[in-house]
Formats: sequence, structure tokens, C-alpha cells
Amino acid sequence: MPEKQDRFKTLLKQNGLKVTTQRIDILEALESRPDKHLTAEEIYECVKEKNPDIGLATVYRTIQLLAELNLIDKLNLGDGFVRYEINNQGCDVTAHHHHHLICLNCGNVLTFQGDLLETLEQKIQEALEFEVVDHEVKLFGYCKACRLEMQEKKNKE
Amino acid sequence: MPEKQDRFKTLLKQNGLKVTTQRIDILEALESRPDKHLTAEEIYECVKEKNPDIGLATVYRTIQLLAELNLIDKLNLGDGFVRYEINNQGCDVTAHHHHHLICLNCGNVLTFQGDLLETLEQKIQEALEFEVVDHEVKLFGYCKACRLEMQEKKNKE
DNA sequence: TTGGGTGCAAAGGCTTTGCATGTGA
DNA sequence: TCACATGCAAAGCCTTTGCACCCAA
Repeated sequence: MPEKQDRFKTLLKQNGLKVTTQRIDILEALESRPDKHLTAEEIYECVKEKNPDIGLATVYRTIQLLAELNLIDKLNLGDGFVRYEINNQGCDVTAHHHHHLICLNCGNVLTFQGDLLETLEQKIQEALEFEVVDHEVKLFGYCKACRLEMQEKKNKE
Repeated sequence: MPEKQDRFKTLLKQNGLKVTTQRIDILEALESRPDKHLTAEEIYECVKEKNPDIGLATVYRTIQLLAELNLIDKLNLGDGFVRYEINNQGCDVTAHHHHHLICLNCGNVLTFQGDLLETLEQKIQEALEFEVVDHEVKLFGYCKACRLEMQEKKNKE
């Protein structure tokens, strides 16, 4: 995917960073993985397949850098691991993040877009005089597949 | 506050735990602190004032235990520290947590109650067939005091 | 009395840092 | 060329664990 590579190169250059294979590889790893919620270790493993010489320290340094530039988002799903995902909005600081649905049974993470919190934020702004500029929402529950599975188990009993 | 102590003793006993001075002290520390979002280290320091012999390991073991029993809530405000707060709902698992307003300037944390997310959850349930049983909401922005401060600074310029 | 609880110190796991070497602009 | 980036290993930090002693029930 050369066009993706070009996009990454441009993003790096725009932010005054050198374009190195390691940085491209890490961005590609984050872009390519289907679940897209990788830990530092997972990114490391993923990149090593292609570039076995990369060091774990480079992964940590790079994700920190990319997170500061808002090219990637830090994520804490409550399982004790810090995770990262590509921020496709790029550097638009005003864009609200998408939200996460975390299945308590299988641990899968769904995402959804939408600013359905706007009325909530408005109310808070009025009631507490607290100016909301960003939010993070995690919803815990059971995904469709797990609900079906649980239903079947129940029926067998 | 002997009546609080009694409440804590009852809570511990109800959950099959021995009542020790350390456990009471830790619950009291969490109850008494005004901001109520303490790290393990802060709990340790707080309890040590009263009971200098307590060990940090006991604090970690106790908060883990109390969190499992839903007597306290684990909190991650995104500053890299795991924090804990008393869960006043007690053991009512169905009760939704309150939400947190985190000031990006001073770092203070306000809380607010209310289930204004219910319509949101309903929509998700319908659209994605994901059954939401709990949620965690963090709102980032600027508190009243900091907004005033920033306003004054602006006016001086 | 006795099994759970505690304190201490050591061990673990994740992340950061120092330093010499490598490399993109 | 040369400042920035990397790899490696060591160091840091927070948290957990092993073990002997202690104490609430």
C-alpha cells in the first residue's frame, strides 16, 4: 500500500520528524491490524515479522511521539494494558474521539461514532460552568455473538 | 466517626473478611479525603500518619480486595496513575457509576451523577445489538476557577 | 487455637533512559 | 556532514509475591 506509506511520510514530515523505516512500520502495523487496539508489545511483535531488527525501546519511543502529535490515540480498556490506535482524524484537535463498546464476555472491542453526548455536555456546561472540550466513553456489556451464545447455553439447561 | 467504623466493620464481615485495623484505616482514608481520588501511594501515606507500621503491600492487597467486592472503584484518569474511590452505592452492582469531569488545567476532578446516557445506550442496543450493562464516562475540559483565571490573564494582555 | 492477615524484602512486568552506533536530510 | 534516531542493556517504577510472624474470631 504505497499510498498509505506516502500519507504516513507526509504526516511525519509535517510534524518535523524524520521518516525512518521503523516509524513507517509502526504506523503500518497500527493501520493494518483488524482489531486495531494494540499494546506496545503487540506492535513490537507485529513489526518484528517484517523488520526483525527493531528494538522494543524504539516502539515505546515512537508511540509516545506519535501520541503527542495526536497521530495515534492512547487507550485504556481497563484490562491493565495501555493500547494504541491510529487516529484517522489526523491532527484535528477539535474532533471528538469515537467511543468503545467492550464486551465483558469475550473482551472484543467495538467502536462507534457519533456525538450523542452533546446534550449532556451542554447541560454540564450550564449547571457546573465546566467547559467540556473532549470526552472518553467506554460502554461495558455483551456483544451480539456472546449474547447468542449465552442464550443457547440457557436454552440447553 | 464511630458510626462510619461500624458501617465498614459490617461491610467487611458481610463479605467474609476479618476486621483489621489496617482495613478500617484504609477505608477511612478513602472516605475522609476531600478529593477522594487517591493512588495506592497516597492511601499508604494517608494511613501511615495514623498507623506508621502499615506496609505498602497491605495497602495494595487491601485495595485489590475491596475493589473485587465493589466496596471501592478503580479509576483511571489518564495521568498514568491508578486511583481509587469509595463506592457509596455499596454492593449494588446494577447501579451506574457517577462520571468524572477532569480539568485539563488544574487537574481537579469533579463528579456528577445522572443517567443521561440512557438514550445513547438504547440506540446502541438497537443499532448494534450490544447489551450495555455499565459505562464509564470521562469529560475533559476546564473548570470554573480555571476558566476565570484564563479569562483574567487574557484581559491583562 | 488457627487460618487468614501483615510486614518486609525480593521478584516481576512494563516502561524509560544512557550511551555508542547508525542513518536520513 | 551531523543532528536526530536506533538498539541494547541497565535502571526505574509501580505492583505482586514468598515467607515467617501475628492476631482476630
